[in-house]
Amino acid sequence: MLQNSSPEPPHPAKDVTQHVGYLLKRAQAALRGAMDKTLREHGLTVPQYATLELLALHPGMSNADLARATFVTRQSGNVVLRGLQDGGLITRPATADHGRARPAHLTEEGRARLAAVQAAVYAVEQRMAEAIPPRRMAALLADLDSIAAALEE
Amino acid sequence: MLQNSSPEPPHPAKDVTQHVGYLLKRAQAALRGAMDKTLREHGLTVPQYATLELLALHPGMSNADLARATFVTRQSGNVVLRGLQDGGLITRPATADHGRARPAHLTEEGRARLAAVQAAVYAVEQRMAEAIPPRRMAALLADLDSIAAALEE
DNA sequence: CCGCCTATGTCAAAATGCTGACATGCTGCA
DNA sequence: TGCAGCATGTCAGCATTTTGACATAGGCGG
Repeated sequence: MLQNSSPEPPHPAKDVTQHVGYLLKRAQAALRGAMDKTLREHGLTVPQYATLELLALHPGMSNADLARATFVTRQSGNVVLRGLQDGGLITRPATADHGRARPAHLTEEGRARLAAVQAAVYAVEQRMAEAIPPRRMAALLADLDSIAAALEE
Repeated sequence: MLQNSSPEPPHPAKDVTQHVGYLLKRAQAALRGAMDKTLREHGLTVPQYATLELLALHPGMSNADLARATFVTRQSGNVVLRGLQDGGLITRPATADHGRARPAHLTEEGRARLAAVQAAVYAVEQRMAEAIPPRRMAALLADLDSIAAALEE
C-alpha cells in the first residue's frame, strides 16, 4: 500500500456537527420540513405522498411492499393506506386473490391529486438540485446509496 | 459535451427512487436504524446520545438550544433532557440565573457514559466513511450542508 | 418608564410510529 | 399428504413527537 500517512482518515472532524451522520440528519430534517410545509397546503402528509408516488410507479404494491419502500413498519403503513383509502385516493380489494397481500391501486382522484402536488414537490427537489454543482450530482446519489447499503448489514 | 442542451437537468431520473430526496431518506433511515441498534445496547436513545455529544462540545446549552441542534421541538427536547437528568447524566440549575434558559451540563457519569458509547457510535460512522471514496468525502459533506441551507429559507 | 416583541419553559391533547402478538395463507420439503 | 417456515394483515398497548396554548423573562424603541 501506498502508505496512509494520515493517522485519522475516517473522521477527520473533531466537531460532531461536521460528521457525516449529523449533516445527513440535518439535510433530511430540512427536507422533511420543506416537504411537510409544501404538502400541508395540499392536504397530504409526507408518507401519504410517498405512497401515492410509489403506487403510480408500481401499481399493485401491497401494504408490506409500501411499508418497506417508505421505511416504516407494516402497522404504520397500514394506517397511511387506510387514510388514503378513506380519502378515496386508492383502492384495495376487500379480499386477497392470491396470498394475503391486497394490491393497492390509485383511483382517478388519486392520480389527479398526485399530479396536482407533484409540481410543488418537484420544486422542492429542484431547490436541492440547484444547491449542488451539477457535476457532483451523480456522485452524491451514488454516495448516498453506498451509505445506505453499508449500514444495512 | 460542453453545452448543457438537456432540457431537464434538475431531476434527470424518472424513477422516484432515484431522486435526491428518496436516497437521502433511505440513507438517513439506515443510519437511524444502525444507531438505534448500537445505542440500545448501552441503554441510550439517539436523541439522548445526540444531546450528550452536544453538551460535551458546548457545555451550558439550554433546552431550546439543544432542541434546535437536534432538530426536534422544545417539548421533545425537554423530555429527553428530563430523562437524562433523571438518569443522572446531566444537571440543570433549578432556577435560571439570567433569562428563563437553564444551562445544562454533563455530570461525571454523563461524561463516562458518553465516552463508553462513542467507540461504538464512531464505528458506525466509520462504516459510512469506508463506503464512500475518501476523495469525495469533503464534497459530500459540503453538498449535504448546501442542501440543508437551500431548504431552510 | 412603558408597551411591544421575541425567546424560553412548560402543560395538555392529539397525532404518529413502534413493539408485541396473533391469525391466516402460501411455499417447500419430507 | 402433512408440517414447518415464512410472509402478510391486523389488533392492542405503549412510547415518542408534535401541535396548540399559556406564563414568564429580557431586550428595545417610543
